[in-house]
Amino acid sequence: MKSAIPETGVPITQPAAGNGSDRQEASLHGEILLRLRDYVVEGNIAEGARVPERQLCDMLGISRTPLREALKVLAAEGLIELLPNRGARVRRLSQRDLEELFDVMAGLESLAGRLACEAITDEETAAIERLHYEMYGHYLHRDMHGYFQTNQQIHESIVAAARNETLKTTYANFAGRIRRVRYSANFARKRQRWAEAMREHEAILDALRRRAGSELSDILFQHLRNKRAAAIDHLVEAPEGGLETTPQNG
Amino acid sequence: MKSAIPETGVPITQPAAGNGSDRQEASLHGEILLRLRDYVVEGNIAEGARVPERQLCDMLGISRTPLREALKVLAAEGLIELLPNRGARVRRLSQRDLEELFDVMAGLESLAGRLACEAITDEETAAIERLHYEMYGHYLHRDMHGYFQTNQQIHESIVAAARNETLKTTYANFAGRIRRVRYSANFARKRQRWAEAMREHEAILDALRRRAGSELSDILFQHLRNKRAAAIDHLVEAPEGGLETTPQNG
DNA sequence: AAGACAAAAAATGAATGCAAAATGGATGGC
DNA sequence: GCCATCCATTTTGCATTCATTTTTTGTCTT
Repeated sequence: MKSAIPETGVPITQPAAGNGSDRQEASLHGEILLRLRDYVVEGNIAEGARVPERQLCDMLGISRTPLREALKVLAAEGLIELLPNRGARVRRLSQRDLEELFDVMAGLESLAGRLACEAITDEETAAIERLHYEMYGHYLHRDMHGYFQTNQQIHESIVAAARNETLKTTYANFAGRIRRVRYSANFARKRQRWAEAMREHEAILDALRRRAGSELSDILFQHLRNKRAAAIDHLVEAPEGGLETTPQNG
Repeated sequence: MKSAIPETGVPITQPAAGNGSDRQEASLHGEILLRLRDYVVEGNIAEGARVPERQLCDMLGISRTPLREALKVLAAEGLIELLPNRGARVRRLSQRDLEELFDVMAGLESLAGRLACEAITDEETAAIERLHYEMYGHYLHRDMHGYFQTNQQIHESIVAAARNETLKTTYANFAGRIRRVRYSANFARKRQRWAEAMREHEAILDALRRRAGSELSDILFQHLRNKRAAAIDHLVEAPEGGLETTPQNG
């Protein structure tokens, strides 16, 4: 039987000691949850692919009980789906699903911007400005990867400035769902959209400086909407990247 | 030992056959999840109260395995929290937590309004108008309960009109978290806010009629913000309703 | 050879068992 | 009399086991 999970890549069997992140979870179940989530988000399992529990157990060196608990949580988060008596599959996202996800993300960022205007400090604004100019540098150098990364930092900074942990957590959840697709499909931004996106970011920064919450809310929503259009166009143009692949076994 | 779960109220032990809702779940775990969620949302367990697994198992007539799976999911949803080796507790919400929740709800409704303006049909608008006038009737008759219920229907109709299942699900999740507090604390709206809320609803309807998405987004956010202020003021004024109660055992 | 049926194998869902940790109470020291 | 410590009990976390359901495989019939 061909495995849906390649033996290559990071072996997620180790105790994961000393990863520098802020994640620490005493329980085995919690550890498994974090690792499995990353594993799925990073696109290591094909969409719709069946993932036998036993195989994951062997891989992780644990019994089925904590694994199943983790799977239930991942299903609640929307990353995988559990078919009764038929196991767990990585959730397959239709184009419509993606549109919905992007719209919700747009709403969350829109909210973040509005709230940020109420609470942001001058230091935070300055930090975002720095990121903005750094991103502009990447844009000028046509450094897509750097641009992408800095762009993400800006959006995360805005969410952080909203001072709302609930929002932050929710945002991270949806970001993860989209990221998986982004990993699976190689999800490059269209070049022609760059200039437009940069202009939008100028407007974002401007509204943020003026603490114009309602306005920033609008701009961010529209910005994400445009992102959505570009991303989904790309997927429709180049679906062989992973979005429409058939499951490996099932 | 005094139980955190009163034996009064609906016995959730029965197979739950023939409840008229749209919920049908083949697996025991899924059934348990739905019932426990309702049970917690309806405020049947005191905040911070320890809930021994064994007791819940006896109550539900199942073994610990599916129960624990359900608990993990509820924890992921934010309704309860699981302390390592120390069991499940109903999540205690600070005032700050509530503010955050209300703000996220505000953001989601704000988004719903914006999306609804893109997609809503004349029939849906007409239905919301009818609800609006019905609610106005309740307002005139000082029928708080009817008002509250119709008000909720209006907001749910707007979310439905957004045509975004992901949003709808997320909205329902947060609504549940807040509803639990509303059940626990007796969470009446201040009378003086009624007139103001009615005026806001007029504006909501007006913007919806004109399909003015951005404007509706603003109005809805502000409407929910005002709701938040009224609700939390009330809790602060009358905290004995349940928000600040000490756990029954723990 | 293709399809249908049946038995075997495997996978899932749930219950039980067992070790580790936590809770509660009794005992002893100060 | 009060607090710390130790032990019994309870509770949790995980592994294992049992019962169904699904999937596969093999055979038989047409």
